[in-house]
Order: sequence, then structure tokens, then C-alpha cells
Amino acid sequence: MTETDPTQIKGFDRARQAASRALAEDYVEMISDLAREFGEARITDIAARLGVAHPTANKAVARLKREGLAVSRPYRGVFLTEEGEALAEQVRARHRVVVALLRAVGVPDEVAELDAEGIEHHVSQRTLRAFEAYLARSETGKQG
Amino acid sequence: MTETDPTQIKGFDRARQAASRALAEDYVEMISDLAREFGEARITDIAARLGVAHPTANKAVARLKREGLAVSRPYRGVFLTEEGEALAEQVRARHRVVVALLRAVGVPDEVAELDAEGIEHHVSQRTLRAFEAYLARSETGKQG
DNA sequence: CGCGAAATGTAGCCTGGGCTACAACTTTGG
DNA sequence: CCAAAGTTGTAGCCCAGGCTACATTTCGCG
Ligand SMILES: [Mn+2]
Ligand SMILES: [Mn+2]
Ligand SMILES: [Mn+2]
Ligand SMILES: [Mn+2]
Repeated sequence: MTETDPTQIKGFDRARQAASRALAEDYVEMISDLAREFGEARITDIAARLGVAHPTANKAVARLKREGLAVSRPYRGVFLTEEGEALAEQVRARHRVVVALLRAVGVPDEVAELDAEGIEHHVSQRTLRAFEAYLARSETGKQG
Repeated sequence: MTETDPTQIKGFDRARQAASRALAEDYVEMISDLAREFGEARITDIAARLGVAHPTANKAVARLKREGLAVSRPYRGVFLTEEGEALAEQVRARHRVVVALLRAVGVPDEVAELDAEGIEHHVSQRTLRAFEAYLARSETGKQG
């Protein structure tokens, strides 16, 4: 082969890393949501909302604990650490911006919500800022 | 828990499915690229461009063959089936549209290319059409 | 031609993220 | 207050997608 484009490799690498962080991001956001609604996040509820079997949620929570994002005692609810809560807040904000951007460029609401769940994890800081700037511009220039 | 929003579950499910298709999509596109450039795709080149070790590429190609997307004989290059080529073409087109959309809303070129590699796999048909429509509109209304 | 280098293949390891089946604990209502 | 129902945990399976180490085959050149 001739040369190997380093940007392309970097793109694949970033996509892989993002994919490996995606699960933790969705769990943390979900735990935070449930904590707001019910005061605590229970394994059954986490599993139900994510659409997985409860042992799957259990394993995932074990990973979060290992990574310092959550804490829990046996047979009790799951709670986020400060670090986990900070991540949740960031993930929640990004989710909203991604949905808003999709809608702003003409994606139907329902579809925007569905696609955003996957897209969000691959949106970098730089891209997120660009989305925010775009949304600010199109809000301002609106004829409503 | 009270009710469980079916749209939310569907979003997570779609994201999981997209993630599981992402690898095949990137490999098929890459094999197609290499076939155009060199007439055939060799394992070493596929691995180098995707930034993985060659046995990883080898296993992935075995999966593509199992799924009817590619064919190859031992120690020879890899070739796409008609189905594989059709997928490659579709994936290539979507990649271009996603990059163009990102740039159109103000994401810097280099960042757009990097983020698109992950985002593309989560862009549904509906969203893709919305992107295309948006790009057509903004092309038309441009002052260039 | 034949030999060393390069490419490809294979074996076997790890982790993540799904699942089912079953065990253990907690909650609850009769 | 205690048994049944519900919830959580554990064991053990599967597959994907990474890796390294090593075996095999093909290629290219002296
Ligand atoms: Mn998500
Ligand atoms: Mn989300
Ligand atoms: Mn990609
Ligand atoms: Mn791509």
C-alpha cells in the first residue's frame, strides 16, 4: 500500500472509543433521571427503561461502581457519585442539544429522539459547541 | 415504577442495533475503497487503514463472508459480493452526507470527518433524507 | 531457483454486553 | 407475622471485537 491517512485511522479509533463509553453514559443518565423521579434508581427500573434483562443492568452497574461512577449496597438502590452525577449532567445536556440540532435541520421530532440516542455518543466537544452556536443563530434569526 | 416510555426503549434498542452493524459497514466501505484503488483489498491494508491488528481484520472479514457480504480464497485478496458492494455504496454516500451536514452547520472540516465516522452508523433513512433536503436548501440559498 | 521477507492464517487469551435459570433476600397483604 | 410475590444477585452460557504469539504460505530478488 502507499500512504495511510492518519486522520482516517484517528476517526475509526475515536468511533471505537466512543462506542465503548456509550453504555456507561446511557446508564449514568438513566440513573440520574430515576433518582430525580423517585429519589433512587432501582435495578429493575433501570433494566426496564433501557430495555434489557435485569442481570444485564446488574453487570453494567457493577462496572459503573468499579469505575467510580456509582455506589450501591446489596439489595438496595443505586446512587451516583459526584463524578457520576457530573457525567450524567453533561450527557443529558448533550442529548438535548443533539435532539435540538436534528430538529432544527428538519428531522421529525420522533425520529430525532430515536437517532439522537446513538448519535450523541459520537459528538465531540468541538462539534457540540458548533451545534450550540448554530442553534443560537437560528433561534435569533427566526421569524416567530 | 409508573409507565415506561416505549419511544425511549426503542431509541436504546436502535442504538444497540446500529452499533452492532457499524463494524461491518466500515469494513465493507474500506474494502470497496481499496478495490477501487488497487483492484483488490488485502488483509494487511484493511488492518492498517482501520488501525487494528491483522488478525482482527481477518476475523472481521470471516464474519463478512459468513454474512454473504464478501468472498475470498486463502492467502488471496478480499472481494465484495453484489450485496456487499451495494452496502458499501450506500455507506459511502451516507458518510459524505453526514460530513457535509456537519460542515454546513459550522463544524470544522477536520472535526467533521472524525466525528462522522461514528455518527454515520446511527443516522436513519429518515434523518439522512432530512440532511439531504437541508443541504439542498442551503446550497440554493447560498451567496456564492 | 531458492531463500528470506512479507503476508496471511490460526490458536488462544481478554473484556464487554447480551441472555436464561436459579438462588437469596425484602416487601407486602391477608 | 409470615408466606407469596417481587426484587436483586449469581452462575454460566454466547458472540463480537480487540490483542499477541506462532505457523504457514506466498512473493520477490539475488
Ligand atoms: Mn444514548
Ligand atoms: Mn441519551
Ligand atoms: Mn464509520
Ligand atoms: Mn465511514
